Amino acid sequence: MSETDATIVPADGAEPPAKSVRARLIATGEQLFAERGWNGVSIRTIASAADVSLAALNYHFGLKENLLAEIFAARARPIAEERMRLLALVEATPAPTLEAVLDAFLRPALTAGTDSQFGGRVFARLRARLATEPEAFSRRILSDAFDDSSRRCIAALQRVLPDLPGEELNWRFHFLMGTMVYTMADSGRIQALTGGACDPGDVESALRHLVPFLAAGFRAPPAGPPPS
Amino acid sequence: MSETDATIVPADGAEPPAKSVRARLIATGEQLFAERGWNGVSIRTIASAADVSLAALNYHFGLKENLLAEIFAARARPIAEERMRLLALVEATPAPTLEAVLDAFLRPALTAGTDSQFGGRVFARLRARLATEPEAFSRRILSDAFDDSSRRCIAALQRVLPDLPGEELNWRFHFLMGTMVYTMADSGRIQALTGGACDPGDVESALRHLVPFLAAGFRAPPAGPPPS
DNA sequence: GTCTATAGCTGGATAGAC
DNA sequence: GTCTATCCAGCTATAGAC
Repeated sequence: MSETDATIVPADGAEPPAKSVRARLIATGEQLFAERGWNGVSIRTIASAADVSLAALNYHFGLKENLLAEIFAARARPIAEERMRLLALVEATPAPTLEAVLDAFLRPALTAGTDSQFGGRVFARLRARLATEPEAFSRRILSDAFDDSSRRCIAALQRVLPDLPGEELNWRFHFLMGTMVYTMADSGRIQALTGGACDPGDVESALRHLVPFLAAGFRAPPAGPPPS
Repeated sequence: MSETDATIVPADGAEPPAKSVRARLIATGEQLFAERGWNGVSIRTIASAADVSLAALNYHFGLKENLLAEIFAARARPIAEERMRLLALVEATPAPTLEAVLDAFLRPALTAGTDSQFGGRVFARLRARLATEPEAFSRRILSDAFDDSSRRCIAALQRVLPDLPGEELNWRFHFLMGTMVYTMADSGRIQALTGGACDPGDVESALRHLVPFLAAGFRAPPAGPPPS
């Protein structure tokens, strides 16, 4: 799998890196799946955009599902690891703040891809799309990639908010994921409504507004009981 | 178009209502588009599930796009109208509260379909899926349906939060849409993470937790300036 | 309005040469 | 590992009889 790595530095000389076939297919597939969704793009299209024959794609990945799974895992693993690392850092602090926990959870997800050679936010869009697809396949991919770091974050939140009932905390974590996913989806709705004044694609700006908003929500008094 | 109406009361007798072909196609299409997405379901599948010939479907709707557009508009119009009605009611009040405005915006969207003969939340899922698709067609459908009522809500929010800067308000409205859309998507993530303790499909429960959470977020002090 | 039949493509996946 | 060639199922949309 090591030749999948797209970040290999050429040994010497000015020759272009000549990305491997696998790396080209992964980069192109990520782009196209993000733009058009699982069913919106064919492996033929991906192969031809990556300048690879259809048969070669099938040789490397077999089923279409495998291609998506490998694309997803390649990006998701570093995100989940960075999350774990940041959460551990925050919790090693003498007095961890709610804001720091939220930032540690959100930042790796929102900035993923930004510093890569690809367009940035491409993976974020792909992830947002999968998050709203109810099919078992999409759910398993997301679950495998992010359940551990999500549980870790819920535990950290409970620690900085010891008085918040667990059920309330779960709902609020659900709302947190909603703001994160919708920001990653970059659906264009808010730009359209505000004439472009507010751009969820601007990650630093999004985090600067998102963290205080969520922190206030998490600190709100718990909801009352059902009217019954 | 009047025979599209699925709520016609039979004139007399115990005969089953015998829904029109159009009504059957709209109901079935809504269900299948919501479950599988725009590209995940063919008009053949819809026609056969509705017990209608493929040619009949094409006679009534022509392009596949028209079918989705009619399905969407049929549900979206009442939602947008109810929103407008509730917002007007709230604003006619001597001292409108932030909570009341949020409830007026969210309730029609989240409860749509709940009282219908279909599974409820079917339309909500469809809407959530379209909201994360970047294609122009999906965006136009959503924009046509909901831009007016969204703008109306932003104005109402500005009125109950006169000191909040406009840019901050726009970001927070974006976050509000995120929590709404993700709740409508009912992705199963939070159920999986909490062992089913928290269910976004339970609309009353969702609203009871969502409104205080968002209200606290909207009332937070505005975010600081960029670090620059 | 509804049907059967079909045109004309595109889809995922494979065979077999090199 | 990569290619050309191919299978065949499925797709949207239309034609034309009734």
